[in-house]
Order: sequence, then structure tokens, then C-alpha cells
Amino acid sequence: MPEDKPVYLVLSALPYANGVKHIGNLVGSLLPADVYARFLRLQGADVIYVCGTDEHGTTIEVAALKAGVPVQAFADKYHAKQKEIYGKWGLSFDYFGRTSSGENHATTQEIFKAIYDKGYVIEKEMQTPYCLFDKRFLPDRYIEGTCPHCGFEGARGDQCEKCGKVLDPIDLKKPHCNVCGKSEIEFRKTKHLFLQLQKLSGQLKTWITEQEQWPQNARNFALQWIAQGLHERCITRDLSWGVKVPMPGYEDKVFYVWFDAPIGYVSFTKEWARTKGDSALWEHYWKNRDCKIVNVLGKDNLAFHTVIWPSMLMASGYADLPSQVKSLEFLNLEGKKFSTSRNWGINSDEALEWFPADYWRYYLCSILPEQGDADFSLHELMQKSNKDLADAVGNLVHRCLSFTHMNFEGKVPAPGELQPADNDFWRAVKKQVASSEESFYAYRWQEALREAMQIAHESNKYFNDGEPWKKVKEGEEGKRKAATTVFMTLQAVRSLAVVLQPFIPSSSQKIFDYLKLGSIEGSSWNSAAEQKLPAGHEIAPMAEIKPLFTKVDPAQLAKVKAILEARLKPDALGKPPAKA
RNA sequence: AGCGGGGUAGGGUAGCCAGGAGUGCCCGCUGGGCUCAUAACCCGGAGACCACAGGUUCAAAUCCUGUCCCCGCUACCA
Repeated sequence: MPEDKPVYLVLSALPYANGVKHIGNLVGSLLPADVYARFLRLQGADVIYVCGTDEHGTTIEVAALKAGVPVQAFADKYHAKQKEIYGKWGLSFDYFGRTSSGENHATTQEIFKAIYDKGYVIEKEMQTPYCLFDKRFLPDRYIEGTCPHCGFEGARGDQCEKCGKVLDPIDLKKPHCNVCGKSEIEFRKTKHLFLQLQKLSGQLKTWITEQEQWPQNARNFALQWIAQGLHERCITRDLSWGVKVPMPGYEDKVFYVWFDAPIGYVSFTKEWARTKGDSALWEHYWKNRDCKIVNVLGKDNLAFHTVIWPSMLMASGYADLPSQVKSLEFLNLEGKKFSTSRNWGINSDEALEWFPADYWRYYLCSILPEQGDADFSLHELMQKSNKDLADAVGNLVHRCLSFTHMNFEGKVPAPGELQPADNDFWRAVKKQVASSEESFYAYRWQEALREAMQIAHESNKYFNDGEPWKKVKEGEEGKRKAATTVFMTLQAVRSLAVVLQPFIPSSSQKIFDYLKLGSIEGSSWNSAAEQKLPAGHEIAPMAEIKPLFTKVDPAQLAKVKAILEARLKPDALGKPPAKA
């Protein structure tokens, strides 16, 4: 690794392997992390983008049980499926692992031992509901009964949805198991290990206060949490599916899923390093103060990434703490919350059956929920795809390349003498390249996209004003002017492809193909500010140049809308429960 | 209840942290130009008391205080 490059480790929150994720999950971490990683690669940074599936926990164990398959097979299936879908979305992971891997088990145990040795773990007994029929302990969510406060019969062990009161499972009247439905429940005393977060609150507070580069909401949230007083948190569970606890007396227990999940970030980096033939390479990212570790996550994950995970790293001293936390808000669908139980949402696989990945990527990035929750609307997806992608970008490319074929034999024409208008235009392009870059580094990615798109509008205007189709008929002098306009516009088209690459990678590659420039992966962001196409350079034959984007047809949109609405079902309370 | 975020033209959204004529973007509406191009492109117009009420200031969408709505989070759900 060259020493002079900036070093980045981009991490997106790990998707849970209990099914296929909806597009809200994508927009909350996977997609923006990918966009940023791609940008950094264009910047020439030493960057890896690491992610993977989170595969432990009761939810998966129960889901597998209900599906009638072994847990391992269940996890295998959804890991593979998610990986495949993300590939189709163009997510450019350098490594996509799974928390059930041997490496993650080993690293989790190693980190646990370090935390234990430093005295941050204590053992306590607790009363846990046990289902005699299923022969399993039930986490609070899997025990239901009648709420002692309001009498609601479907209250869960952790909270009553009707009156909102926080409950203890032992207080529930007429409790029954949510897995088998039977009421053969007894409370058993079991020993568990607890992480003493409160011992770290001083250190955490100091550290978070120093993280001035974090977004305001992440810092406030974390500091507020600490101010309210951290308490110890149980890190073990009575399950068999998960990472074994390396302690005598804990043979039948595993770590609680939130404990081993973030450790996946580290283990996946180790696994990646091994594929590179240098198993120590992970330390280049995790034990290197010059490396910026960037966590991209939905706001629901803030607590874990700003307090709990950093405290695990602090307590263990195992690796460096994250340097940036980019948190995204939520995505609503047509004004309503995404909800698995109400069947309201768009899954990441079906989305791609309806429209190409770049359409989704573009639209989702254009409404990226950075400030507040964003509303996804199919109608707007169509409008954005049609107006921005097809009309502004696609048509620009097409009109300019066709013109090159019709008037300059498919070769980049040599420009004549540059006029003020030409210089102004190029200055505008360079300005947009620079401001898009600035927005990226300021973690304003929606704005970065807008700035990049501006090049398309500038180019259309410039091409229009130059009227090359008229000039070309006005003798030698006119032809030279037309040549200049086309030359400059072609340069801008190349620049546009580069700056849009983080957002719509496959379309950008298509533009490069049309320009016969090979792979866009190897080009640099800075080259977008330069005129890289030499006069005389041949572009792809006209027959190969198809419109970049076909327009979304309202009839097709109506069909998709009908599919979504048909399966929407109201839930018992008339409001959707918490997200999936 | 506590905490966080939001309320900007018919709809959507940016601007707010680092105050300076309501500035911008997309759709929709509307007048015109162009005809290279995917009926695409370009220019112009109409349309907002920037939630409400106070305050600070020469100047407030932007800062402060209060009020009213909307949404989210609150750790043994991931």
C-alpha cells in the first residue's frame, strides 16, 4: 500500500439475514455507503468497503423454525440471496461476509476475553421465561399476554403496544409463547453476563465530545443517552445458535446477537485481508490512526454505533474507534411507513424487476434522507427517471454523439479558437466538479448528486446556445465553431460520466463505452475537470449508441402501484408496528 | 413524559450550523425559441405573508423565546 494515500474503511450497517430487505434498508446504509466508497475510489484513496449479513439471534432461529429448516440452512439461504441482490444493485463491496463465520466467532471470543480481563463484565442471575413445549427460553418479544395496565390481550413481553407502557414479562397476565402459542411457560433463573457500560461513560463522553466531525444529531443523541445514565447490559442468551461463550458454566449459552454483530466489521476486514494474501493487513484499517473508519447507518442504529460498539472497542482496546458516523433518517413509501407486517414496502429484489438499478439508485440518492425522513413516491421515481436521467443526461449524450457521427465521422473534432462562451462553459463544468467533491467530503451526498447533475444542464444549454446544427451549414468558419462546441460538449459528457459514477455506475460505464474509453473504474475524479478526449479520438459506431435510459411509462407505473396497493393490509391497531 | 427531527409556491425538496432583497432545484401550469436529439433541449411568465406569535439586529426562512401541528427514538427487537 502506498503511504501517501488517505486511508478509509467504509462500513455500512449489517443487514439482518432474516429475509430479503426492502429498499428502506438499502437507502439507510448500504446504498449511501456504496456511493461514498465509489467516490473515494475515484479520489484515489486507499479505501475498502466492507459489509455482510448479521445472522444470529432469536429472530432468525424462530424464523427458521417456522420455515421448517435448520438455522444454518436458513442463514445460508438469505446470505446468498442478499449477496446476489446487492450485486445487482451495483453495491461494490470489497468484502461481504457473515457473522456466523469462524473468524467472527473467534474474534468475538477474543474481544470478549479482553473485555472480561479488564473487568468490564459481571455475572448476574435473572428470571427468564421458558417455554416447556418448545424447550427454549423466550426473549421478551416472544412472550405475549394480557397487559397488566390496560388489559390489552396482545401485549408483548417488552412493551404493550396499546398503552405504550414498558413491561417486564413476569408481569404479564395469562402469558403464552409466541412461537408455539401454548401457555406452558415457567420462569427460570439463569446466569448471564453483563457489560458494565456505566464504567465507561466518562471515557465515552470525552471521546464523543471530541468527535466534532459527527453530524449534530448523532452527537446529541449519544451524549443525551450517556447523560441519562448508562447501565449494564446483558450480553448473553440462552440459545444454541450464535457465538459460544468461552466461560465455564456457559456451555448452553451464546452471545447476544448485538454483541457479535458489530464485531463482524472487524472479522470481515480480517477475512478480506486473508483473501489479499496478507492476514495482517486488517490492522492497516483498524489499528492505524490515519485511517478514517466511516460507519453509515440508519438512525435506528445510532445507539449501537455511537455508544455500545465504541464502548466495546474501548473496553477491549482491540482496535480503533470509528471516526465518522453518517446516519440516515427513514424512508416512507407514499406517505406511509415501511412495514413488513402490513406488507407495505418494496423489496430490493422485486424493485429490480420493475426498473433498472440505476433508476432506483438515482432516485433514492436524490431524496436521500439526510435531513429528515424522506417520502418515496412511485410517481416521483418516474418523473425523476424521465426528466433527469432520460431527458437531461440520456438525451444530452445521445444528441451530442449522434451529431458527432453525422458531422464529424464519429471522431472527436479538433476545436477551433476558444471564444469566451466556450471558456465560461468549461469553467462552469470545473466548478460543478469541485462543488460536488466538496459536498461529498461534507457528507452531503444528496447535494453532491445535484451538483454533479448540473453539468448535464450546463451542457445542454451550452450545446443549444452554440447551435452547431446551424453553424455546420455556414462554411468553414461555421464548421470550426461547431467543432468547438461538439469538442467541448463531448469533454463535458465524459466529465459527467465520472462524477455520476458513484451514483449510477453502470450508466456511467455505458457512456464510457460509447466514448470508447474502456473501464471507468480506473479513471480519477480529478480527470473530470480536464479535457481528456483528444481530437481525432474515435467513438463507438452509431449502431451501438442506444438511448441510455428508456422512459418509464405511466401504464407500467400504474401496474406497479396496483401490485403494492393490492397487498396492503391494515393491522389490528390501525397503525403499523415498528419496522422490520 | 423525555429527547431528536420536521412544518418553505398546487405537490416535492434545498437553503438554516457560519443572518443580507424569498435565492435555487424537480414536477405541474403557462408564453416563446430551436429542430442536433429519447415529442427531447433552451429562454421567459404566473404562483409562497418561508407553521404561528414575539424578540435580537441596519438586516431573519436563517439567531433567541414561546405556541400549535406532523414524525421518529427511548437500550433485555434486530
